[in-house]
Amino acid sequence: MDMKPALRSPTITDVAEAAGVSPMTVSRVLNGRGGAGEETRRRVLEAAQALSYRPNAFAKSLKNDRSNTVGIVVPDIVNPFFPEIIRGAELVARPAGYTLLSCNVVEDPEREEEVLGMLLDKRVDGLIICSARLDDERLLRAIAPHRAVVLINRAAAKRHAGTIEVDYRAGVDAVVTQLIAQGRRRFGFAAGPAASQGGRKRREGIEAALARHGLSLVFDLPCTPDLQGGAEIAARLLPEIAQVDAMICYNDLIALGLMKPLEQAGIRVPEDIALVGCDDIPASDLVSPALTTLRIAKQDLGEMAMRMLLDRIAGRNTQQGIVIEPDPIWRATTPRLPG
Amino acid sequence: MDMKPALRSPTITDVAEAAGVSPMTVSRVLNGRGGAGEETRRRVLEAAQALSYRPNAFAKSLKNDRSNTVGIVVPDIVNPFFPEIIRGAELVARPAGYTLLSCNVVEDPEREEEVLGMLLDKRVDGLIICSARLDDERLLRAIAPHRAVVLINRAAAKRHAGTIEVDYRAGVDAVVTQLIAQGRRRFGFAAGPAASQGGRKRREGIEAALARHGLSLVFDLPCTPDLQGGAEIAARLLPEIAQVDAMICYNDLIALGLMKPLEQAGIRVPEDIALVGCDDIPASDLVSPALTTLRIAKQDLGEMAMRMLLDRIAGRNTQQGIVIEPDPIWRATTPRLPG
DNA sequence: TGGAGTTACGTTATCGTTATCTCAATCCTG
DNA sequence: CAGGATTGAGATAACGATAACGTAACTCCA
Repeated sequence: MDMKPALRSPTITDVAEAAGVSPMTVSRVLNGRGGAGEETRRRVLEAAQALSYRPNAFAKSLKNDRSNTVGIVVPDIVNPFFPEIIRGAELVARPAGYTLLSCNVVEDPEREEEVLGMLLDKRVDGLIICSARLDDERLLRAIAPHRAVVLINRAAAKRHAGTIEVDYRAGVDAVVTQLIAQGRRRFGFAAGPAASQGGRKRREGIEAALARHGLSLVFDLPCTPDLQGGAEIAARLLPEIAQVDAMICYNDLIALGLMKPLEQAGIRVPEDIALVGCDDIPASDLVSPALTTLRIAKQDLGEMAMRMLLDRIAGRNTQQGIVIEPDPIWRATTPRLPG
Repeated sequence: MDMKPALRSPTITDVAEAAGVSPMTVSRVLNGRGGAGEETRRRVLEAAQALSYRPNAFAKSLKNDRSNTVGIVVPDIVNPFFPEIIRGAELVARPAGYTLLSCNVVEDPEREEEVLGMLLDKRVDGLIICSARLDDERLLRAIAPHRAVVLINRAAAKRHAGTIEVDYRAGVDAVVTQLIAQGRRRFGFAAGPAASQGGRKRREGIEAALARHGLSLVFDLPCTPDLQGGAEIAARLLPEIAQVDAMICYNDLIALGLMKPLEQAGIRVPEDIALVGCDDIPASDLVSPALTTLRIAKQDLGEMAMRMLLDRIAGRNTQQGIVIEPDPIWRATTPRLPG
């Protein structure tokens, strides 16, 4: 026999009437501002409970110009790298009273710009952008009107945003150096999206290591940062496969996407080609041979970014930029030296 | 020499003053309501452009009691099953003018309840709940105040919500039947979260198929629906492994988590144990042996759910419930019959 | 006992938008 | 060219919550 819920949800005025006080008093009680008598307080709380009153977030936001919402923009939510970052960010945001609005850009700069505008409309109190794909000028313009911004893996505009960067350069350098020591000489690079700053960092790392040994890249091909990108690289690489004995991939997905086509073409990993990914997504440890990669503490990264963002929202721009080091994880696609 | 952006973002009144008209006229022009002269229209648009005016979503929502935001609640965003659903939902929501607020519950009913309340505060116009973990009563109470709800894989409360279900029962039945035909007799079930309705459906499918052959389950163990859950099942299973020659897993992650421990214990897949997962996440086709699984059109699922939700928001409750069939994908963990 | 200080509320105005009403100017149409 | 229809635009009043201010009643001590 329960009634249909009223079409209109109860407002503070409804509660006030039910409790026989003014809306202002209800507001005071519910926000613990004090200045309300014990008896009144009780009546208000009872009324609010009875009506299952929930303050209207819009009205509140309109009044104080704060949404208690923060955004996070990622290139592709289906890429396993990003959900972990989102989870980390959410883990910090929620206890701090913020709702996280996560937005998917599907690797499209236009979409990124659009999303940044949408977040502005929603008046988020701040936002995190992962691996921005916009060029510097458009990115700057898009973040300028925002109250607080943290960029992950994009060290542009330090004046207007905090930054957290993974030191891919050093990580990749170390891995390539080790591979050279293991006898690899002819390196290819599956470079990922051309617009990625992280991609350029990885390239610098490779080239630095190679240069120290008088070597240079044999292949350097852009591709989408997913399994299919790896498959496409494989297709283009196969005719001239003998030119390469080690592939460094922008991320694990690309590396994993490479493995099956190589195998089907009779090219052995790691005997013919050593393979290195980046990110250490869970799948990389499940395939055979297991994939050597650079591990990034993804959830930590998300947590750090959110903490930095909340600091900036609160006006405490304590740290402008953080650099975190990736960990090389040596697995079967890059065998140890014999002996 | 550009000025610092004003602390306060421009309002419709600012635009009105710049254009020398009333705010109402600006509103009309910007919303294409007509009733504005050509010359006026031009001036307003110019002024809005010049100030890079963006209407305040709060004020708008407060006025028309619509947020143009919909929520989607998932148990765990790190589980690769869900990002694809989210992407599908977003692909439909955005062109329709809706922002998608995706919320992560981390497999915790309390959190789920909390999130549903938060979405109520934010006055979402509707929401999709994936694999709700709340019991019927609490779920019903939590969704009652919402304007429109679609449940994925949870056929409770058809009166208050649209539902989309995967017919796991039939899918699992078909797979188990085939495995029996291939000679497997002793089945174990890694059942996933006890609160999952989908888990019960899978169990029904297994038991139906087994019953037709006078068989019954040897193992039926709950576990978390992730790699670690699989590893734990493996640990508990190992002492008595000989009792089982086929494992059906709640999802691919569990199955994949099982594989390495089994291998390390010298148990061969598929020779000693056939292995079946569910969902067909990308990793399942990358491991060796590749995992047999039930494929679910995850992105389609998300798209369908969002279309259904938008229908319900618009008051068109055309279809109450949809059932979609999973596709068995036969791979190496369940070898074909010899001959 | 009277004025200052305190407590417990209520009133008013405001955030930015827009539905509704109003009004003036312009347009036909017979 | 009178009178009704149409068009362009402004004024007003909400939406729900709350900051700022106002006020009545009470406390307290000289």
